[in-house]
Amino acid sequence: MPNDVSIGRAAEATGVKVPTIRYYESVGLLPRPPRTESNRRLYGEPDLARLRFIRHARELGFEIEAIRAMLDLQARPELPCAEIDALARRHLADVTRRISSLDGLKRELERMINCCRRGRVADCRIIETLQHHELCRHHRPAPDARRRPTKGRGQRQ
Amino acid sequence: MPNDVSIGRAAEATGVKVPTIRYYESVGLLPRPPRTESNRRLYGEPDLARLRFIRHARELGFEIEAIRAMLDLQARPELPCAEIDALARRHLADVTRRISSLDGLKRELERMINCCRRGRVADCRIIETLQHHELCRHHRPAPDARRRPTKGRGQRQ
DNA sequence: CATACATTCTCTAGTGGCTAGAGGATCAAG
DNA sequence: CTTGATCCTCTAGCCACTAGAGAATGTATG
Repeated sequence: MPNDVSIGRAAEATGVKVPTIRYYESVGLLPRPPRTESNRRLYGEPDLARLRFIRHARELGFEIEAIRAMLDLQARPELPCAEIDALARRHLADVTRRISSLDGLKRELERMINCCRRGRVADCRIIETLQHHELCRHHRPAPDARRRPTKGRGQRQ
Repeated sequence: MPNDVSIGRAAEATGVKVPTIRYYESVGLLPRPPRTESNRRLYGEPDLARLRFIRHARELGFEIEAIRAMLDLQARPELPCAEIDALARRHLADVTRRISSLDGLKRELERMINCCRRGRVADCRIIETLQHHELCRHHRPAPDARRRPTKGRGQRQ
């Protein structure tokens, strides 16, 4: 395996798509690599390792900023890893919250589907269920309370 | 309760934020309401019901386009509801997939955290785990296969 | 060597589902 | 009459990419 590879080979080797590699460079997650005399990027093994790290962390749902923090910490191996540990724990808590939320959702969807008599739209219980919030598991909103904290967005899986 | 309410009252009554109501109007999910002579929107009970429907469906993770489809179907109550049923079933399958994916992720995060000896970064197993893909549950990529279907993004919960 | 096709470059714009802010008009209460 | 809340439109920003244009190189084949 060659020491310096093109962006296409790097994409192949790491599973990160070519435009995404360039995107990571543009947001400073990946250092600007040296170029050939015809201006093409050349990546070495450390870059590939960094890309694999980023990809894996993204697959695990870590945000770009969290990955940036981990990469910064990684560059200072003499520091204690409490921060990374805390990051992972926060993320785990978030994942757990999302799972339980999805579980409730799944149950409600199943109930909706079971209620559907496969008749006409006029009798469809799914639509009815979606119209009347009080039929479902969500707690009723207090008259002045603001629900939907609008947090925890933008992550996949 | 008044028959025609301002956008702020509508937001209060439905739990959909004011800018979000305007956004829904801009993308055609909500019809353009009549206005006062000073150009302010006036919503009636059917609009509020529609907004509650949209909000609930969004909370359940349905995409805007799916909601649009349901609202269109809702307007033709003589049609069979097979489409809505299929929509809900597809969505349920998606939710189930996301849950199992998150479950795997949760297990890996727990393992990572358990491996962290809370020592120095140099010895942090979390970073190590994230660097070496072969340590984790994901199947190894075939040399020419494209993983990460990049589908199922953009939904909350 | 010529040609064809693949890869790469930079740049801009689009995605979804909102959210934030500017700058101005209007309303309700004291 | 003044203050502050609410409303209007419009534009831009968010995240993490993805898609496409248009041009320049690289590689494989005849």
